[in-house]
Amino acid sequence: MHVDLDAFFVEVCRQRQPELRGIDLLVVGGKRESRGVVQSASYGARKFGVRSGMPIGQAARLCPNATFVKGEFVHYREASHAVRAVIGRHAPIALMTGLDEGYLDFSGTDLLYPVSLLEVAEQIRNEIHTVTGLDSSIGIGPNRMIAKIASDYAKPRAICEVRPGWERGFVAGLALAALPGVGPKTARRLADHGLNDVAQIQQLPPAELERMVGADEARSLIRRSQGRGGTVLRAHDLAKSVSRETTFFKDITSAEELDRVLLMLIARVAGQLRDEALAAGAVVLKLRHSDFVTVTRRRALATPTALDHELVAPARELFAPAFAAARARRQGIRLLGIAAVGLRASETPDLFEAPARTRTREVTSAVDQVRARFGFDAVQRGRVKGK
DNA sequence: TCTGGGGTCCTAGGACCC
DNA sequence: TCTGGGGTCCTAGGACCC
Repeated sequence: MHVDLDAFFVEVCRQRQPELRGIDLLVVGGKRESRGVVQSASYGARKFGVRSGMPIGQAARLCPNATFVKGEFVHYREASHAVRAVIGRHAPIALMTGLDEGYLDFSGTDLLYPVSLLEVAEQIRNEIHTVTGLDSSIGIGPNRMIAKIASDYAKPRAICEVRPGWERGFVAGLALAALPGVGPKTARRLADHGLNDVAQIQQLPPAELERMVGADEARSLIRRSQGRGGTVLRAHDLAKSVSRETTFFKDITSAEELDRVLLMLIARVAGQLRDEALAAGAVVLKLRHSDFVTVTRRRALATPTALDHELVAPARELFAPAFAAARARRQGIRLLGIAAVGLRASETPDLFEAPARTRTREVTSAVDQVRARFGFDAVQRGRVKGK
């Protein structure tokens, strides 16, 4: 079963700001003049063609009378946790796979629900509404992909059940772009071969498809076009990466200013690593030039770490030549980002650690404790704060 | 029209090792 | 003098998802 909240970001904002409740044309993602994209639009605004992922400016032109709000991550997280608590009560395995969606695995519950899961789904929808005030749609199917597509099909505020044996027929009516994993680029490439609908793949000889898109792509496309998908639901283990990035209100050309932001981003990333008891095996620097050309530079670390200053040195070594290259192209910097990758569980400290490093770790842990009580901004490096 | 932020997975080439 | 096969790790970019 796949549960998907309807216009999640919009509705959470309405809950938190009652003055938005009477407003039919609502766009969440940022203020009208911001350099961002639409996170979510009310059904009213969608009638004007506003879609998530669309630049805010474009949305403002399509729907000039809309109200634009930014929204608060913590509010989304709270609502999401409430939904998780509800679904967790209804199936042996249940997990959220995003702020606004989750799966429930009912494998092995045939005796409990011999005919259909429709009634449970109804109950879950009601409970979510009672607890959070939010509407949701639910898809039921023999595998994750089908359940996911079914919840999409059900939207808004409905339930769609696809019983075993119906998979192939159910997906036969869909456009290829409706299959998870087929994004805009792939859809265009397939369209270049005259392929637009799932039904076409179902009828095409595999050898011919393979000739068009290659063996790997053909195999996965055929599998999905038959309505087959994963049936296992497993909580994911350790994170693979932790990152922070920011797009500037105006492009930046000053190395000093960028260095300050770099330190601030590293502080955030390192703080989260320590929070989750992780250590980074490598650092990735990301720069986006004014003309949207985006480069990443990566450096492996000799020793995994979650300490700010051990990430700063390699990050700066990556930054210097990358920034020089941007200068050579006469480009300002639009976005700066830092990621910690190659993550592993942080190990217990080395017995023979250099005393200076021990002190740094102790200071860092004191800073973490202050931040836990008074917020992240309660303590900062002079370099970040200073002018 | 002027393009967010947080992630995951895949591909592909090169260095290096046996 | 010209050349294998398998493996791992590193790096860069791209597609995709919410």
